[in-house]
Amino acid sequence: MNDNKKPNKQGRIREQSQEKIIVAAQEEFILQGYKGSTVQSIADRAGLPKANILYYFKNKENIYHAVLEKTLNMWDEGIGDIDPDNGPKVAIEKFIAAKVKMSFHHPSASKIYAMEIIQGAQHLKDFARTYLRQWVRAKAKLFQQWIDNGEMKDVDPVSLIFLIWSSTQHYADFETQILTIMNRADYEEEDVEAVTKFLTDFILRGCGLK
Amino acid sequence: MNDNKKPNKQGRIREQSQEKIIVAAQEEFILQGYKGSTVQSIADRAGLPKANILYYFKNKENIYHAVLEKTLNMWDEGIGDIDPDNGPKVAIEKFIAAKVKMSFHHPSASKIYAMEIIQGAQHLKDFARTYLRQWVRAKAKLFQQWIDNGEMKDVDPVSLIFLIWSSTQHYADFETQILTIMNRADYEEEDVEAVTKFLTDFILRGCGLK
DNA sequence: TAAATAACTGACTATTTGGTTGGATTACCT
DNA sequence: AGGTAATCCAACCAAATAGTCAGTTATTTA
Repeated sequence: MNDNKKPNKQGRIREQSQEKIIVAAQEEFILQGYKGSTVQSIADRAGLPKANILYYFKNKENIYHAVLEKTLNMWDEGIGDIDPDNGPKVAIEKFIAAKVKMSFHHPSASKIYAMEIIQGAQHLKDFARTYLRQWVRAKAKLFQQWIDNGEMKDVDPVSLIFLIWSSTQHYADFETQILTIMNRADYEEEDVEAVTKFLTDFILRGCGLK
Repeated sequence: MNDNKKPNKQGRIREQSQEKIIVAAQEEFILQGYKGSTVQSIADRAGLPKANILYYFKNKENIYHAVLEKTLNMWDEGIGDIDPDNGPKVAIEKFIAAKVKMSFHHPSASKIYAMEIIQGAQHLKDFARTYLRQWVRAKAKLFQQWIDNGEMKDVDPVSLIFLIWSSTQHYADFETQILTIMNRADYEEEDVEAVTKFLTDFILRGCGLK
């Protein structure tokens, strides 16, 4: 994700190994689930001996926590806070574009997150209860102001947020299904544009902004 | 799910037990994943001794297959085939209503399905490649005809289908997150109506049908 | 009611797996 | 170069778990 320009001192190897492990673990957790991923399988995928994995992460659960943390960081970097300054049209356009980009470029993050939520958000209860709830309320308020000002149609802001989330994340979480249905091996860059355009047009129209 | 009016003969107990086991297993698989669900935990949830579970299902994988099969049956019962006779507006209305109803009334089915797909559809590859792909193509064709006839706006039919799927299923798969954000304990019947209304209005508008 | 069949269950086993340990090896600094 | 701390790793162990089995109880049928 980042670089390799860290001071050539202690800790460099540590960071590299941890990163390798997290990436391997993420893939493994998606494919096999938490319990189904063995420390050995993560080690194999990372190209390290098992004991080495446990040397960098005290135990399996810590690996999972590290994966989750990385996922959440990516989440709120990539989500690109809704921009309140240029009216609802620009805000929605930017938001959709950011989320679609995330879904196509980092589907793994979205998948890990989705699995957590489906399984009852056992590790993310606090995140949802505090951070997420506040986020949604703040953004809903923003939309409501635009509605009250007559700048967009009167739609329920919270439902709108859910719709944007779901329709964009779908391309990450259900990647396999979508590719199978379209009889394709991989997404291509033009898919990102096409989907962004479709969703932007469609949703803006739904909001009475087009 | 169904009844207890089966002939009072051999096989009745078998059916009841199997049903109990499948329901328990479904819940367990959602919460703990396949590998994380132990036969013992399924047994406890079903209120039966472990050996009894293995008596009705040869092994754990068979239990999972039974759960998946039940899920798929529910899927194509509940999806309510798109009705081609009354134009796009009615078709979309009915389709959305059916899917929202499914999501709120049978979230477990949707969750099991979602987990399978996220994990790479390892048991559903064939289903997607044959059944699902044909379904989407047939429905897309239908929408395209309506578009060609000028009965609805020119939007990409496949993208539209994905949007309807994702926005409706979201309420099942992300149940936990939605409830947490809205600070609620459970869905209520009026939520079904509200969501149906929101999505129907919004999507019809997106299709230029309102 | 008696035989036959289905349902049930506790106890056991082979295997898998998370985690430990202790010592070898390598990287880093002065 | 030499010393020190970080890294690496094979072998090991205890706990957990899927599946078996042999024997018991309940139900159906003739």
